[in-house]
Amino acid sequence: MSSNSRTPRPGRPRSQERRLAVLRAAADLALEDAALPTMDAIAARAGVSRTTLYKWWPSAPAVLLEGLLEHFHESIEFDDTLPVRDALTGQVDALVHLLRDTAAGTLLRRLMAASSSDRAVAEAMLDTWLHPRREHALHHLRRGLADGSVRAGTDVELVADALFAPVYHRLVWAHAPLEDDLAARIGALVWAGIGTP
Amino acid sequence: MSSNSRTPRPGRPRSQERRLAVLRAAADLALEDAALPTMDAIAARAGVSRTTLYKWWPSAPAVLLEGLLEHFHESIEFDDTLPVRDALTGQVDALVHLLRDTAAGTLLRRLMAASSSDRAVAEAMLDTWLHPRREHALHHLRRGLADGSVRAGTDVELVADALFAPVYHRLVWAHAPLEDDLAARIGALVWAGIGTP
Amino acid sequence: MSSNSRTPRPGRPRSQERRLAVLRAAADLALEDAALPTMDAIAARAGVSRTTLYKWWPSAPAVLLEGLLEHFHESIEFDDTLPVRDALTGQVDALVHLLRDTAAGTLLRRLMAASSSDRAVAEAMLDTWLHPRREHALHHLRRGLADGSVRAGTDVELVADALFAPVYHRLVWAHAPLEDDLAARIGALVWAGIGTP
Amino acid sequence: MSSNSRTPRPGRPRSQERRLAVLRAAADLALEDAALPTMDAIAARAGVSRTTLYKWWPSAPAVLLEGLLEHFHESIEFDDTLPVRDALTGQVDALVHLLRDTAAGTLLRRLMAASSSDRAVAEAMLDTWLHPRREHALHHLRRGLADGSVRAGTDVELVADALFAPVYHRLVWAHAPLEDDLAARIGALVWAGIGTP
DNA sequence: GTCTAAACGAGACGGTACGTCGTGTCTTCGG
DNA sequence: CCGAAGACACGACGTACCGTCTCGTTTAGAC
Repeated sequence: MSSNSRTPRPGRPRSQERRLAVLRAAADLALEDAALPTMDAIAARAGVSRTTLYKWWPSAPAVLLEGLLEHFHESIEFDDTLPVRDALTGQVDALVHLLRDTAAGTLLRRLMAASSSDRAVAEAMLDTWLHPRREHALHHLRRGLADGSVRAGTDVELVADALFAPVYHRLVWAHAPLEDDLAARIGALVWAGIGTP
Repeated sequence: MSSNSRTPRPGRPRSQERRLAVLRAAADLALEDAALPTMDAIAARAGVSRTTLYKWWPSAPAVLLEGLLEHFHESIEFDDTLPVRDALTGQVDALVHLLRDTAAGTLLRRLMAASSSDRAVAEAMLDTWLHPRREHALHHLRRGLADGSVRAGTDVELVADALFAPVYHRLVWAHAPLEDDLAARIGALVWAGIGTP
Repeated sequence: MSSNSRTPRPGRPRSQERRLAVLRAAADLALEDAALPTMDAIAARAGVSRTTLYKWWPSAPAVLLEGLLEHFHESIEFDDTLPVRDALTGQVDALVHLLRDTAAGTLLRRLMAASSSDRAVAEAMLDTWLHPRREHALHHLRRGLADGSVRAGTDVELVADALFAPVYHRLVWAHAPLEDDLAARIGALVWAGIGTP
Repeated sequence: MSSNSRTPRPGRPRSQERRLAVLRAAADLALEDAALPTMDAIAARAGVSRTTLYKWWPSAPAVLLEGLLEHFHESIEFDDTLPVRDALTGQVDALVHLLRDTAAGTLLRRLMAASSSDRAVAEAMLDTWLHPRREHALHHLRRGLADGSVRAGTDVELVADALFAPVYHRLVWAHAPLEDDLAARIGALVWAGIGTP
């Protein structure tokens, strides 16, 4: 373990300023315009050559995804002291506010669009965004099964979707707003179905 | 009988053959390739000039959306003789199979992507796709409130989302398949929350 | 000869108002913009349908040419009482002022351009514009040969060109202005070469 | 000798092969068809993308003009040993044959047409075509004034036009052919007006 | 201090699709 | 038969991004 973990390679090292400038430019552009930013636009905004962009990222959505993660890396903490229902509701509530009150909602919607025609982006989004959150919910649901607060035989996979899907649904279709109490109402509905009396 | 419904307007009438050829071409292309067709491609496939396309539709997604409706116009019937739960579950089940077993799923996903950067498409999709289905569900939920099969005070707006959202969620993220019994499981979960004993 | 010379044909007769509106519209447009008017624009300006335009004229330059003749039909009078030199110089002078002081110059230049790719226009321009004026000059030159004011053996064809060509040359190339005394100077130069002492 | 004339600029250098292929394609197309080539056609013939064309030239006539100069760059030599009249007549004669016997005549006529609606082309043609030839003629005329072979007080500007204008006149109107002896006859006519006895 | 290899900038280039304009033709109805 | 209204195919336009390529320049660390 004594070895320097950062293997120094010969040649000029990658510039961190430029990397961050690119990520910030991509995010900014995605918010300003009503469309995915283009590689050209990102390069121009970041003051970086297109060559450099293509060197490090395969596509504009890929840049944007990394930008999203860079800025919204809310760490997911497993707090097992909370009652299961509160832990789950809190998680949904955090998502509602993140999507509604920050830029994450817009960025995420654009990325979901891009993922429909770019398999690499789709998988990256599953790995870095959806799966971690889903695993978190599944963890608490299984905890509930263990401690008896969740009815035995509950279909946890489906419940995980039932908790989050309405939020993404409203983000994508925009047929109804993301209300303040949305998480609480979802929690009440689902808990009525799976909670023990 | 003076009620000649066809008001003859001056000028050469629009060719219905061409219109249908365009809609069919758009749908066909969308299925073959795994991407939204371009205006160029639609025109070439339909044997129609690009000018004509732009005369009648503002964008490629707009053509595709109309083509989709033309080919998948499964009429929504309000069958009030069924028990509320069965009516709702049946509706969800129809959606699951439509999205999974026909091309509608792929097309819909692409159109949802396009709607994220094209307000007109977004509104057209709400009007022609989501709202009719949602209204259908709301109708049955209100019927359940009336006949006592749905618990008084139930948040029907939220329940409508809770029924459909998991299906679209899996369509968009593809983190889990649209199983055969998905509708039944969603129905069971939701009904446990809102059904009267 | 007693018969009515205007043969009345069956059907609705051609509207003279529309014809003149078209010619006027073509000429006006040619002056306003710095380009040949299009069929579309002429039709719109004249309040006439494109169908009607194509019925009576084969192309936009053809309309414009007729419009030009309609508005600038300065009648060419053969005044044989004037000395030959004065008659010729006067003719050139009239051309200089017509091209410089009226819209005819601009229109003519545009039509000459069109004639380079439209044989019909080219021939119409020769017949209605250049040949009449050239014949006029040749008439006076032959008169000069007869009355002895023009040197015997003079190449009248060439002289006719030498008189007019410099004027058109400056119109087309615009490398030098059409001065007030241009006709007089051309006359002096040519007369020094062909006049009898 | 530090005079390294080739200043290496950053970025990929412009491909000379492509540039020449474009110029050659433009000229070839103009000769084959009896019309100005389009950007599309030039690009296709030259095996070059339209983007590249638009990068270097603003319009099709601009390409053609450059192509014309590339292929017909008959160098103008100032031979002051010849008598002034012979020098001028020889210049006109060269023009007559160039316009009549090579493709230059057709091309030039088309370009003159284009120049009537494209200021940039008009100026380029003046700079690269007319002015050099006119200056050449003026040079000899002034030499004639100096050596006494041209009458004192001669209007050299007008004479320069009088020499060339008839040639362009016949090229443009095509009312009479460019005969073999045309230059000689123009020379005789003009010289009768300006020569010293 | 040089050497070296990667990062980086600048810009040319071939593509694909875009949305528009003008042309000329055709189709249908009304005066 | 004249004329209006409008659909339609075609060809060209000029632009926007794309992804790739060829250059030359910069820069940190290794020797």
